Parts: sequence; C-alpha cells; structure tokens
Amino acid sequence: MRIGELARRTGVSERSLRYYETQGLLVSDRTPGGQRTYPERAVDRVILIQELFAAGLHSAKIAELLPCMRDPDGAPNERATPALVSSLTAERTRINQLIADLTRSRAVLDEVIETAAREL
Amino acid sequence: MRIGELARRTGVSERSLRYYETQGLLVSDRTPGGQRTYPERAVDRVILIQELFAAGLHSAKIAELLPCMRDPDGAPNERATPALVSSLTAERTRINQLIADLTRSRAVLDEVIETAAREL
DNA sequence: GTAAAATCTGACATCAGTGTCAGGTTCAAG
DNA sequence: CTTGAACCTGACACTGATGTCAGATTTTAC
Repeated sequence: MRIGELARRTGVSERSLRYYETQGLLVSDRTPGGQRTYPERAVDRVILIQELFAAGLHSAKIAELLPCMRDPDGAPNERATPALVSSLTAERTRINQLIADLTRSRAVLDEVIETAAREL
Repeated sequence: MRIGELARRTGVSERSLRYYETQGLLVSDRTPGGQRTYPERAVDRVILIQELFAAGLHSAKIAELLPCMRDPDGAPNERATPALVSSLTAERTRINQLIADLTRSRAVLDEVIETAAREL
C-alpha cells in the first residue's frame, strides 16, 4: 500500500510516517518513481510505534527496541544489549510511575465530574 | 516556607514554581521585601499539580480544575461549569486511552527484558 | 495524451514546560 | 555593619514530534 492508505488506516499523518522513516522506525520499498510502498505488516508496526510514543519513549529508544522484539511470525531478532536492557528497565519504572500518576489524576477528574453531576 | 524549601520538598524546580504562579496554579504570600512565602499546604498542592501535568493536562485546564476540587479541609469550592465538565470528561477518556497504551507498551518492554534475561 | 489526485523533498513554525543566565535585591548570621 | 546565601525579574534556548506550505514529480483515470 502507499503512504496515503497507511495514514488513513492507522490514523497517523503522512508527515509522521515519513518522520518515522528518517528515524529508522519504519522502512518502505519504493516504486520506480520513488514513491513509498508498505507491506500489510506496516499497519501493526505503526500502531505499535504510536503506543510506544504515547508511553513517552523517544524515537531513538524505539529504534533500538524494535529489532529486539519477537516478531509475530517468529522471525529471528537482534538480542538486547545489557545497556539497552538497563535503559528499558528504567523506562518501565518511569511508566509504572506514570500509570500511578494517571490513575490519581483520573480519580481527581472523577471526583470533580461526579460532584458537578450531583449538583444538577 | 520560602521557595527553596518548597522546591526541595517537592522535587520541583524554583523555576517551575514561579511558572505555576504566573499560570494561576499556585499562590504565595510575599515578605515585605517581596520574597515568596508558602503555607504548609503548598507541598501537597504542588505534588497534585505535578501529577496533573504528568497526566497531560495543560496549565489552563488545571487552573480551572483546582478551584472545583473538594479541599481536604472541606472548604467551599467553585462549582464546575458544564463546559468544564465536558472538557474534563474528554480528558478522562484520553487518560483511559493513555493508560491502555502504557500498559501495552509496558508489556512490550517486559517481553524484551525477559527475553534478554533468559539468554544470559 | 491530459488532467486530477497522490506523493516527493525540504524548510520553517509550533507547543508548553523547563533550564539557564544576568544583574540586582533581600535575608539571616556573625 | 558586613558578608554570603537565598531570592527576585526578565529574557532567551531547548526539546521533539507534528503541522504546514511550496514547488516539483509520479501515478491513475479518462
């Protein structure tokens, strides 16, 4: 598929998809004319990238991480270096903290929303 | 307490505390010489602000939200307008989505970390 | 072959909280 | 008093993913 369809199907802008490529997160074949072509797998890949961005990982970290994942088709992967494992462990700690903050913030919102609803 | 102590006790930089004040998130008394003075309550307030920032709320939204919270001492609050409730509900939906993304991302990290550990 | 739609590269702008620095003032301890 | 630590305001820089625009090229449909 071409970039427009990938953008439509993932909800990610074409701009971002090109950016992902410059960051080494996403690869594309090119038509003889130079336009990008993606395999079906790219859809899931882009969604995964979005989730990792949402979790606050930077593109450089994602670029290191992706080759170390077990692919759905079980293809062989790179192995994570100790340095990467250490940094991913730190990210996991940060994510756990973030989830805790989010949960508390959501409780605050719930309380304000609930209180307002009671006053109707 | 003065700004240095508040910064130390909350882990938030003096720079940020002053910024919070310009955004209407935090108030301070002033000494005759013009230096900021905070009550004990400010510590919890700053921590709450940090959590809301971590949840992705912008300062303008936090400034609207804070007066509508039930204070721990039960002091009277402003009431949330319908527009605010609507926007907070949207924030809550976003937070729920974000928690889902974070959870999935954490699972990805777990898997990579676990796989690397197994290969030692 | 032609026109319209899609894509290309490259450049510049944006957001919002935070870091940092400069030059001046205030506070607290001796 | 004096001196050093703490604080003040104002200004500028940064980050990093994304928006947007311009001008050129490719693809697709008729």
